[in-house]
Amino acid sequence: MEEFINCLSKYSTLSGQHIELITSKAKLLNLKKGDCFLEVGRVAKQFGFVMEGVLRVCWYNEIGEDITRAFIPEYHFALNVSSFNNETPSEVCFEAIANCKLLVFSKKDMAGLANAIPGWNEILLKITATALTNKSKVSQNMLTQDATTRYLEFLKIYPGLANRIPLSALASYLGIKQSSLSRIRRKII
Amino acid sequence: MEEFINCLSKYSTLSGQHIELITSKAKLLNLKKGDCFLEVGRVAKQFGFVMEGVLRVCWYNEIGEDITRAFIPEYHFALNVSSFNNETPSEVCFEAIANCKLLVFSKKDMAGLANAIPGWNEILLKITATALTNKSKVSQNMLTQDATTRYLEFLKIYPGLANRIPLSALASYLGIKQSSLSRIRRKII
DNA sequence: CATTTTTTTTGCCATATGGCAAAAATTAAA
DNA sequence: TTTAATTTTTGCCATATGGCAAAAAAAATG
Repeated sequence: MEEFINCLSKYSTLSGQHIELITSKAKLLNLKKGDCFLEVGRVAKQFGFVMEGVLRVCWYNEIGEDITRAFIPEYHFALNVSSFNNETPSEVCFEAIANCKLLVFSKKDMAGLANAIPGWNEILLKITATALTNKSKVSQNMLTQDATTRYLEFLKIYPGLANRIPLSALASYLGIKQSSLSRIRRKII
Repeated sequence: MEEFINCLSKYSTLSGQHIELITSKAKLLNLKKGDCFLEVGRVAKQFGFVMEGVLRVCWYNEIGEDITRAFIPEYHFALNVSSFNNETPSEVCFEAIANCKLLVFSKKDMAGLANAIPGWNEILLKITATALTNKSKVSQNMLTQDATTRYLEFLKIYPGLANRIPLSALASYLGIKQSSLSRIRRKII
């Protein structure tokens, strides 16, 4: 819980009272490895925050390949922002790669917080804006740099994560074939 | 102006009164080819919307190459969301590729609209959320598909734009060298 | 343990894109 | 126009990554 409050506090100061309110609304959700937090075609009903485990955001491309678009490890938001806010069906799936514990808030909970906490929506906007800028930057790097550099960067940004996820998922996230990633790893060691 | 209201209306219904208010706040900004709407290191002070011309979002990478991260043609928002909302220095530059006319709103204007129009912040959140999801999707495609496919997709998404921008900017946007893009174009014709 | 099943690594060769530099074409300037 | 400056195309060869399939290793199962 503390970690969640920390993440929010980066964007605005929260009073003790507000923190209590937020805490009181949070529910704990357990996911087993392989479970989905959000399925393709569904509208996201919950705002999530990973306390334990890892999710991956994925989908099937035109030729049926399972592609990982993002990993969500501990202390990161698990949220399809456009599906949650615009109530549109999700094009991606949020799948637990390992057993997970999430803090979750329903839409109603979030509406309640928006009413009770002035500036709550601004916090959400700031978080989303930051995510967008970050995504732009990362995707730029992915496009510009070669696969080895992308892999090394991944190791740096998500220390230890590479050992907890299947090679195939990491390869598709990096935009290369699994066999190429395998060769890159060999080259590096 | 109408086009701007249309863009907003996709996310929420606006009353005639609100539309008038929005219209009354908008200022027109002219940029000459080469001018910057936002410079690297500056905090974004204005929310923009392109009425005429094209901007490109760009930066210099570690080895000094000028890289284009995005193009912003007519009827699109010109905004570094994280810089504007979080008041952080921009890492990118918004440069006019051609003479441009923008609608602009200051931070004060935007705050005024947020006070006067219930749900204004939700609109901004929805726009940002949509942009994030869209960016994720596009960047996924950029990573997964080969350069020829990316180029063809660019032509489809931004009809006519390719003829209005320098080849070098388009190549860096697509993540390839200008010479490669030149060869791809030849192959296609 | 022994046996399946799944995941990862390798080999061999094909293809896409890069690097560099010069030529050609286009655009701007005098 | 003619000349100069800028942008785009090409040639030649190097390197990175892909495709496919088999081997090896690791993990799951009985």
